[in-house]
Amino acid sequence: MKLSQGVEWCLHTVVLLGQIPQGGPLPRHLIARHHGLPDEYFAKYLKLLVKAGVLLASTGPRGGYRLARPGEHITAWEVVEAIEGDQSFFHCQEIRQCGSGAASPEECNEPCAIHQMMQVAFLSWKEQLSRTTVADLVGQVPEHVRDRNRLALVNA
Amino acid sequence: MKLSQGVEWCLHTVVLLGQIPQGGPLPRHLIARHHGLPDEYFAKYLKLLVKAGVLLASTGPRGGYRLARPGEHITAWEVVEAIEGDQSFFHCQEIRQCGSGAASPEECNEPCAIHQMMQVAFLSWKEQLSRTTVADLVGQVPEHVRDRNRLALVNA
DNA sequence: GATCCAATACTCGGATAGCTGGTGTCCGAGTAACAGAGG
DNA sequence: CCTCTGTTACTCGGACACCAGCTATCCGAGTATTGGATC
Repeated sequence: MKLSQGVEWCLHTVVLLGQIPQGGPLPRHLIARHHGLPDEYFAKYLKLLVKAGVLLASTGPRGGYRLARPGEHITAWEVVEAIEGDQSFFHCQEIRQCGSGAASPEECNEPCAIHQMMQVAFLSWKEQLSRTTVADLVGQVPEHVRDRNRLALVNA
Repeated sequence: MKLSQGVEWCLHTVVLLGQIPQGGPLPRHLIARHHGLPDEYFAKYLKLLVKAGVLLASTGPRGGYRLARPGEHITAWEVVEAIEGDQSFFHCQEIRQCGSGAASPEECNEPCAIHQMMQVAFLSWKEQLSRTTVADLVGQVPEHVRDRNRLALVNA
């Protein structure tokens, strides 16, 4: 099991936009070039971020993508959720109600222990990502790298 | 992104074996029938559990699978790890070192903030599963269900 | 010089093929139990 | 009645097709800029 590589691309993208005054806008091809990403495929993921309300897109000259909100109010989980969806990666198929040892529906009013455990683990994972904001991630980028990125991308 | 369905099958399997005296052995077809699983495909996952040292397999008449250790000493993580592997589902591709905005290798001695965050989240998920033993899960199965399962499978 | 308009170039959005990894299936290898013959 | 042996049936293990979802790519829709013509 692995996350789509788009998750990494998009996290780096929002962190990059978080280093730009007003969070952008930056045209897609610039972001792609900056990170060495395949421009057209990269587009697929940016669309998802726009749809999820993480980014705003503007067309035409001087257009591009920018953060929909200040980085302090965008969590890493929102970015991951936009791409991977909000559901747990464990899907209980209620096999306890199948086969010769099937439990009766009355015995299954509550999720089984395995389902509950997986749910708790998933929420723990999600919680860690929800705790981290884009601003937090930007803050961990060395200052001289931030300056370099800003110079390279603003008015480029 | 989703976990293989084999994860659910195997977790239910070890919980079932945990309800059997000495943890088995139970032949594969009985387990499959009990849970309504496709016997032959199910085999694929049981092999992985044997390889990982979670189950022991014995061939011939009265053979089958049994727990390699008491349920108190088998964690849910071991079962998941046997199927999905031990690596995080986030694979950092170090895109900060790619493209026109590439950072120099000297600037990348430590994992990037995104990588670190994902790693912490993954460890949090793994930790939850490591905390839960097979015995814990067995303990959450209603007693009358345990009795029913034992009657249905022992000497069947 | 200011205003209006049309052409232009630039941007994003949706729909369409290809490939890796999970899904599903097959047959062969090995072993413990069992039954029968012999002592 | 006990022992030995050959058969038998049962079990698991590894190798081979198939399909969904991620990967990769294409073209079309819409807009701000820009340059020129007009007033």
